[in-house]
Amino acid sequence: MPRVLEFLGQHAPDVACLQETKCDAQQFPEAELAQAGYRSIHHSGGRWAGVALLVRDGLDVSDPVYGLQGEVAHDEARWVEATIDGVRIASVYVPNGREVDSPTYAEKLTFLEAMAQRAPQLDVIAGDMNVAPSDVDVYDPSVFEGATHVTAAERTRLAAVMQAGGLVDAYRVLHPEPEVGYTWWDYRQGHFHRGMGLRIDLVLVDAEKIAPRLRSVGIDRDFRKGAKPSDHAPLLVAWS
DNA sequence: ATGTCACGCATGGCGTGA
Repeated sequence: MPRVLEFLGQHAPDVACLQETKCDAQQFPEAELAQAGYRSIHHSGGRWAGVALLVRDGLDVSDPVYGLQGEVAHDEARWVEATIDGVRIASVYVPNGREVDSPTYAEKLTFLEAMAQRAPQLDVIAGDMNVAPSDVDVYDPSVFEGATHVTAAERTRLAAVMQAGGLVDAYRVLHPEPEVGYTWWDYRQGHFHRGMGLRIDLVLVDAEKIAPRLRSVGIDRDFRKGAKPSDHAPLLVAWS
């Protein structure tokens, strides 16, 4: 929470899409966030996962939906969406998948397929996709041979989400390959300070409604530093 | 080097899920 409040104070976003809130519904710090000027729309699943939309006071919020039609486990709390000032936006935490022969990998592919079914209803899908779209988004592809996050099956399904929804990868609109924009670094082995990251957190935006209005897309690496950082850094997206 | 992190459990370390 100290880092979240620091983030809200520093960047004053209209909307913050959170993943891995890791608390049950009763524990979600609605009051503390309200004190900071943000309304919470959250789907909380207890010890793991959990997603939320934090909306700055004064913006209109309607039609929240908790969970994703077709996902394997609603209780895992990996998807929440709402309409905010006319923009339909989802915060998502795609299952990690662990290993390609594990049940959670199959669950991950199913989740991505369910996202593609839902994508046409969304203007923005933001969150931890747990998929690196391209080898440029991986510090060393040879390390990930045979691993999750980079398989053709995952990348094909992520591309299908964008195709189905008419969405584009906001970071890549303003920062084409081969520019590197990692959003996650393992806590171990000093990966962050050695530049060993992945770009697995994406903001997908409607190609016609939003992409032409993009003003800036960037990653605030400072939030991966300091006291008790997340292992992810926030991706900041602004449009006019 | 699986070298980090946080948490629940019934501790004083181990399993879990990143």
